[in-house]
Amino acid sequence: MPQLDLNDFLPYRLSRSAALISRKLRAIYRRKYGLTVPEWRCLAILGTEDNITASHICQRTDMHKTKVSRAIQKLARMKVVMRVENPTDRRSEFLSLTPRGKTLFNNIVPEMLAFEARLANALNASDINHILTLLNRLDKALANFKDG
Amino acid sequence: MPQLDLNDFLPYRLSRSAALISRKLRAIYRRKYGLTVPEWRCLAILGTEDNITASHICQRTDMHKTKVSRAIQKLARMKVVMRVENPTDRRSEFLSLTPRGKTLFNNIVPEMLAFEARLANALNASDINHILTLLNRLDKALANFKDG
DNA sequence: ATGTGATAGTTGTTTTTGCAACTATCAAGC
DNA sequence: GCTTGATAGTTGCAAAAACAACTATCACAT
Repeated sequence: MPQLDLNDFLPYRLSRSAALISRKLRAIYRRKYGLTVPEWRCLAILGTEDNITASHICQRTDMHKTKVSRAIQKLARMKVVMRVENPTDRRSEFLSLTPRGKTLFNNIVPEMLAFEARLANALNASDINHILTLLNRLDKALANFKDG
Repeated sequence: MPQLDLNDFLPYRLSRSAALISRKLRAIYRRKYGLTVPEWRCLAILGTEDNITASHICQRTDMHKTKVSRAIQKLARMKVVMRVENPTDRRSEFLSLTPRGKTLFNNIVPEMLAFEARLANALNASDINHILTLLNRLDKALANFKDG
């Protein structure tokens, strides 16, 4: 008889931990800045990489293009993101943060880093890097799986 | 100037990997058995623990009670889960799998284990256990965080 | 130039989710 | 017994997600 213990089942444990940590964090950018997760992610990418396309954000964040599309729409309405025509491919636009967007980004980042610092404090110092390394390996392994 | 690289930011990486692995798996129990993630989780718990309450499933899976409630409702409609009155507390019911539910469970488990085996194969043998250990530590650390 | 297939992004629709409010029951003190 | 506060589970509603279908543009072969 095959055995399955959900607590030792990686997909479950991973999504459980991810949901847990995400719940804690979400409160920060949601209540204080009115951002959803996809919006914060776009902001985070645009805060470090400038003049990129929406599809580039998709690649970097692994979010579906509809999610990114609507996130950017809202950020644009908030005057946080600006779009500039891409002359070499008029299907896409180059995205970047407005000054207001940069301010927003610079306000949020320290809070995120503070959270991470608390986390690093609560764990063994090297655990976080360790998890990141293993997640990297996991992602690479999964990339080779044929899609369901 | 504070720096934030999303790729080294644990909450992001965690949810990215979780989404990735979950997408791969979901296809199995969704397309073949018509189950959602919460439904599969309830099934998985009930496959190993019998005569438990919904709130017990909440504790074990960290899912919100509304999620569990609706999942159990559907599983009951599918004649996969049966409810038995709890004489000592009539607010709750004892849940267990029907024979049909047990069959379903026994069909899905090998597929989940096969998936895990492929994963174990793609990674270093001990990586999975390693991740599980670290996630445990992470969950414990997060449990002490005040909610946002 | 033109047709074909791919790609960038958007929109519409249906499912899920999350949250708050609700019912019913319980437990404990008075 | 009756109040009060907590707990188990459900429901309604609004926000968010998934999925498919769509427009517009591009790249490239004919």
